[in-house]
Amino acid sequence: MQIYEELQARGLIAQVTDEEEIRTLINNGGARFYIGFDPTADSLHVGHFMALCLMKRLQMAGNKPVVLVGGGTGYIGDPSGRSDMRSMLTPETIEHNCECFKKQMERFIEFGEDKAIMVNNADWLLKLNYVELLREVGACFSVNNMLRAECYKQRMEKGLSFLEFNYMIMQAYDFYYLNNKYGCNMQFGGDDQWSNMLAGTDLIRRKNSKDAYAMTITLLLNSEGKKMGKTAKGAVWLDPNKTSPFEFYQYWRNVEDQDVMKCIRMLTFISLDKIDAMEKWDDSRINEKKEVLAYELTALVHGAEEAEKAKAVSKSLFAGGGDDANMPTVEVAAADVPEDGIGIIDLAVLCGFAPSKGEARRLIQQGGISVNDEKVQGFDLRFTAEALKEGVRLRKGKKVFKKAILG
RNA sequence: GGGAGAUUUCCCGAGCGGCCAAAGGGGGCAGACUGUAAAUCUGUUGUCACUGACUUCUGUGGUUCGAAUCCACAAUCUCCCA
Repeated sequence: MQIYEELQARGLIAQVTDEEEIRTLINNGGARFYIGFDPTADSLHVGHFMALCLMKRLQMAGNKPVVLVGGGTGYIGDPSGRSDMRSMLTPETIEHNCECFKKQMERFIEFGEDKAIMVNNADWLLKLNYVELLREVGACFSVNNMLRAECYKQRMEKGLSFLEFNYMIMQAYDFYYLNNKYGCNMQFGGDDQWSNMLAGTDLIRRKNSKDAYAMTITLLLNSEGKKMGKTAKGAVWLDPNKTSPFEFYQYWRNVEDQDVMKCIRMLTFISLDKIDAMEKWDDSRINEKKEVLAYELTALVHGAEEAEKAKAVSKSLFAGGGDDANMPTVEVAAADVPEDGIGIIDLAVLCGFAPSKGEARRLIQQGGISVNDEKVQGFDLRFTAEALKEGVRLRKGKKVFKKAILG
């Protein structure tokens, strides 16, 4: 099976500009493609991860990736699919975020001569001269068409600033620039980027009278149609300091039944044959599937060792009982523990179970906190420094564990 | 350039000068039931020294015994006319 067919079978392809052309191009390793990442945060998240995996798959099929970090477009902010304006990032933040992105990506993609290259659009976008740009590129865009673009629809009601309106032009210019400089003939991106990407192929057609192609990746949605990779607290990050391998593992371990196979198909590198076999598994093995998903992804992002750990910890925690060696821990400073011991409320806050004491109190009232597998009944439970030396196993609700230990 | 209106707790959204820490919904968190799933039901959702006190309703001043509610100015946004 060739790469295009595989991508299709995995359900990764959402839209393409020209199916036949693209199929031949990437199946023969003839694509020099780029994917852009805007540095809106200091870590990549699951959405980026999908794009990186796609890059990797295409790279393995002999195509050449160009990673574009949006150091320039980050100054503008993509309005696509957003109901309100992005907050403006300072140049320092943008730069910092770009650096973080680079480091993380190096784990997934091989960079170097004749392999993948990384570019930053700040290098050319920030130097642009306004009037020149208007003459050179602006003439090629029809405002009428732009206004019709789906990605602006939402914003037509609520207001769209001229700054953001220009995002599309910047992205189109990127593609045009890369086409000239590196012979980049294809762009990939999330499905919400479709209009922006088309603007790029259009521009290349007009300026260079060449064909360029665009393909979008299906957005990872759960059965309710919401974007996956988000929790109430925010995104699921790839940076272990922002989302620990254990939390990462747990996120995937907890996906809804209906979404497991879709995630395995789209996100892992497990062969399609195996996936098809898994699909036939009995329903009673649903939890086994989830474990596979969680393990595979954690291994991809954090390495096999971390994945093993996360798996072991989860197993022991949920199967009940003993092994807490790898449980996420919180160090309690000796200074925080008074003579007669630290109270359970303070300890709960310290563990991050609750942001305030009031909430910790409420949790305990409602029976949401356990210590060493026993439900906490009152507020007067205290732990002395002595007791904390051993480590105390705390649990909030069903699946949030922390071991508190004197640090 | 001129005019009208909006700004409420995580989000949407109600809110009479005192009975407003502020209705209702969504979301979150917890409990029950389960499979670390979904659905359902229940409780809860500003902070703290928690039967009480304290700080909130874009910001700053003012009127008043008392202001989320009235006034002035500022900021931001929306809409209408040019």
